[in-house]
Amino acid sequence: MAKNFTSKSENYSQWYNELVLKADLAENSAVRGCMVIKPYGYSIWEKMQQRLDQMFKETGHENAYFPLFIPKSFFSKEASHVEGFAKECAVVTHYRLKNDENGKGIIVDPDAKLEEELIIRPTSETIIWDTYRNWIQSYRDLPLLINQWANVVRWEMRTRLFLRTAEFLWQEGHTAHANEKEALEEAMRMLDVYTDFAENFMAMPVLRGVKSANERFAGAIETFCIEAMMQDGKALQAGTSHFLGQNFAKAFDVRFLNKENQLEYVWATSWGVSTRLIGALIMSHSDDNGLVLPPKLAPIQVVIIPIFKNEDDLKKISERINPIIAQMRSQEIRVKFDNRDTQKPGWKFNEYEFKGVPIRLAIGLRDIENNSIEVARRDTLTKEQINLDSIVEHIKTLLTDIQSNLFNQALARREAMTTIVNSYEEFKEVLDTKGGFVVAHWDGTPETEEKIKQETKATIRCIPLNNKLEDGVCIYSGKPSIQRVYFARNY
RNA sequence: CGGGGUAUAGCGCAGUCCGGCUAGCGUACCUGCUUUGGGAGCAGGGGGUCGCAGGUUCGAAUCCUGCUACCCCGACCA
Repeated sequence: MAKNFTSKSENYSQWYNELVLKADLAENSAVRGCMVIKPYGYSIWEKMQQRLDQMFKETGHENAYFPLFIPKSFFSKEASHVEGFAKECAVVTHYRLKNDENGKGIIVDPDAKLEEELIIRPTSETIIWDTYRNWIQSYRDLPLLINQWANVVRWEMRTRLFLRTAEFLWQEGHTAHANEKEALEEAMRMLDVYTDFAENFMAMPVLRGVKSANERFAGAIETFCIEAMMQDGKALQAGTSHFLGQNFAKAFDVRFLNKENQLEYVWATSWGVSTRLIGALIMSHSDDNGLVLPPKLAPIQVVIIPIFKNEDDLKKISERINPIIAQMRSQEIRVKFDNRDTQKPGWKFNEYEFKGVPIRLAIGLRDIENNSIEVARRDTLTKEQINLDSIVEHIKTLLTDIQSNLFNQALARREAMTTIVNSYEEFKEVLDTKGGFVVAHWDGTPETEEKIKQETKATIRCIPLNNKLEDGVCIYSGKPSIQRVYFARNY
């Protein structure tokens, strides 16, 4: 049985070579911590995009696009926002190159200095809110429900493939509302969308909760999140939905006339998920044989590998399997018939296992004689012979089974990695020996959280929504506490 | 930015301490034959500014100086 996958796995480098490449644009390239997403990896992202986009539309949102460059002055308008992002921004200062007079190649033309520097967006709140000022005048313009698919750049001090790259792809929703209640409802609605997506599409169980003040988004009143547990015991923030209050409306002077003919600032939310989800997917389900994809997300759900010695064999197999493929396609099963004669069957078996294809079928002349086909599951690595006449029905059931099995396995793993503790000693010991979520009483102060972070590297991942209230004492300060919160070390 | 490590073929590495013939291995790639139900075997072949720039030397992948990039650990973070 394959071992669980962690970033320390021996196959890690093979892995990401298959899905993605680190940017290697030139020798001495200063492109740091970026990624080239290869076709197969990108097809996984496309599947995510399609499903999310559909969910956004179903909840009344529209797509739009805003500029990559943000004037520096925009950033300084919301104080805590600039503080949160200032340290990780890429800045454009010039707009032209020229040949060096000393013949040393191309240099930046010092005469082409921009009057105002441009920031490559780390997130688009500022430029979007600057635009919204012109779009919103009346309560009739609200709510404004907009999403953008884009790339953003955050010049992190340290990058990590998929989980924290310098440039990443994401969607960011930015909405404006007439009152606090509607904005809060929107933030919660999108948290629900993310939860639904993570659990029912990616088969990845998540904790839904609210962030502590220390972990809150720069400029938000409240940050809601979905938090996932990876196989190696570290938590991963998989998506966030922010209630921004009137902070950005005030900073960018976005006001509307209400029904009573009074000027009011609008209420805002923003929410996003990124290519980090590809990392989350890998680290949730995969094993040392490679990726394991949940059927709903898999670009290829079923791969059929013919076993043949010559063209004649392949022809016979194709004739028998083609109607079955057509039948599967008509039922919207994504199936690939890999009839290449350039790779051997064993090679293909490994290839598709590596790529995480949920179901693999193998068929040769022997099977045709027996009117059967070999069915192999990626999640359990088991094989069985199935009658060819009932194969399509079998596959349909199996895809559903695999989807729920992956979720249940991940849920069981998370539960096994969740520990309730009552003392700081126990807290530290669990973190060091077992990892995972550590559920403990906390006095509710940022100071205590900060101390715990410094001493143990663990932070509060979230305070679950509708958390059970329970009197207790803070494991660190001994002060009274009203509830337990989820701590973990995280990516 | 601090601490540690690495840089040699597409990928993974040996060789560096102790300088010496044409720079090697695995894998991948190309050709041929045999193979094909879990990454085939044999034979032949192509592919290298040894990270960059200087220096020492009859001679440098190897020694010296400077630089750059990457990886791991911290600070930062979706």
